Amino acid sequence: MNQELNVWLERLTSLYKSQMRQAASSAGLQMVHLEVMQYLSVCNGYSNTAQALSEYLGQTKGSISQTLKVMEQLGLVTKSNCTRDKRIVRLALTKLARAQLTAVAEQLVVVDHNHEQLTAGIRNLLKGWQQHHEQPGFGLCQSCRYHQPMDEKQFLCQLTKETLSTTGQLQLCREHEF
Amino acid sequence: MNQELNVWLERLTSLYKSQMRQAASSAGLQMVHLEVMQYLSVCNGYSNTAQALSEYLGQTKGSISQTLKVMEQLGLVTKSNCTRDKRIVRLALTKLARAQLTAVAEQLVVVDHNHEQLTAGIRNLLKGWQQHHEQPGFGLCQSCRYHQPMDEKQFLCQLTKETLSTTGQLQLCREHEF
DNA sequence: GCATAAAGTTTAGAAACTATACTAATATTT
DNA sequence: AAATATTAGTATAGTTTCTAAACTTTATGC
Repeated sequence: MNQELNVWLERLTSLYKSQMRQAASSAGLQMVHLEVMQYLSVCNGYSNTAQALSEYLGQTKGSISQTLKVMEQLGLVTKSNCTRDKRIVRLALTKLARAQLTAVAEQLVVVDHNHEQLTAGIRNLLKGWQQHHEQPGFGLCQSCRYHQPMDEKQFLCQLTKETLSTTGQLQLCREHEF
Repeated sequence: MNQELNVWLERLTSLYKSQMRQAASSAGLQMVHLEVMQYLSVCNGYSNTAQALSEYLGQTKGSISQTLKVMEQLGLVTKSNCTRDKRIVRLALTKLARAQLTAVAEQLVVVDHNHEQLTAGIRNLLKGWQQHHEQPGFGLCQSCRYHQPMDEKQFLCQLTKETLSTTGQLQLCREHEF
């Protein structure tokens, strides 16, 4: 990897982590709780599970399971059994969690006048990265190989054969493939 | 902050963290050890201390102190007392640590054909971020307000009033200010 | 000189992470 | 149709890290 890029990536992640840690502690939360909440706030209906969280955060299932147990007790997350597949437990954020999250997001404000270029750059970096490491999904429907447009309001997911609303396009999907 | 940018930043940091965790465990190390090593490999002579590490990683001094104690026992880090200021303990990586680090870096290879633009974008983002949060330094001499060029091989640091070699310009400085 | 700040260490307790073993439901193979 | 393998999730024990608070030592400011 380009060496300077590596340094800045390192600094970016450190700073992000550091800010998150601060935000978490000022809200009386743990880092992981914030990470889980942030993920659940941007993932789609296929991806709101403990297993997906485990893959996204790179931690073991057991660890995630424990974290979720605590978060449920804190009133941040609710669990509900999936009727189609009885192994699966679907996760959802409570109102409290969403409120906490927006409070934290306000602390993370960054002034940057060149959003679009940077966003495109990072998206591209991630694409190469995930392909190189054969990492599972976590992208947006728009860029997915299974995405088939229908009209302005709907599109077809060729993987699940389901018709989805375009409003869900801005959510991360676990099954995403470039 | 731009919402999509936020999502990608989140994903980028998660993926980076996840990869680091994997790399660390495959080398028989802890995450923190890797983070410390990576920092020490890119920081300059003003910034190789426990305090700087604490600020960079956003952890308490005590935690860093403990981590360094372990790393010294593992033969990854050496400590030496600073003669000018007897409170300060200067840190250095051992050959072993550098070898481990390059082994890990090889695992982190990313294919990206647009380095320069992305690098510039991230640098800019960090600039805005650090200024907004009044975070301490951690930038390169080139972009520092205290940087005063002399000739091709040397420059003056107006903060410390020292003449420095340009070869150190690619190292992170704790005192950096835009 | 005296108070204050800065760099580090130490300790105790809380929290998270890993590894392993386990249950239950679904897919796949034979 | 039955056996096997895979996937989702939980539970437990042990290790490690992290924080917070109290403390030393050295340097700086008034």
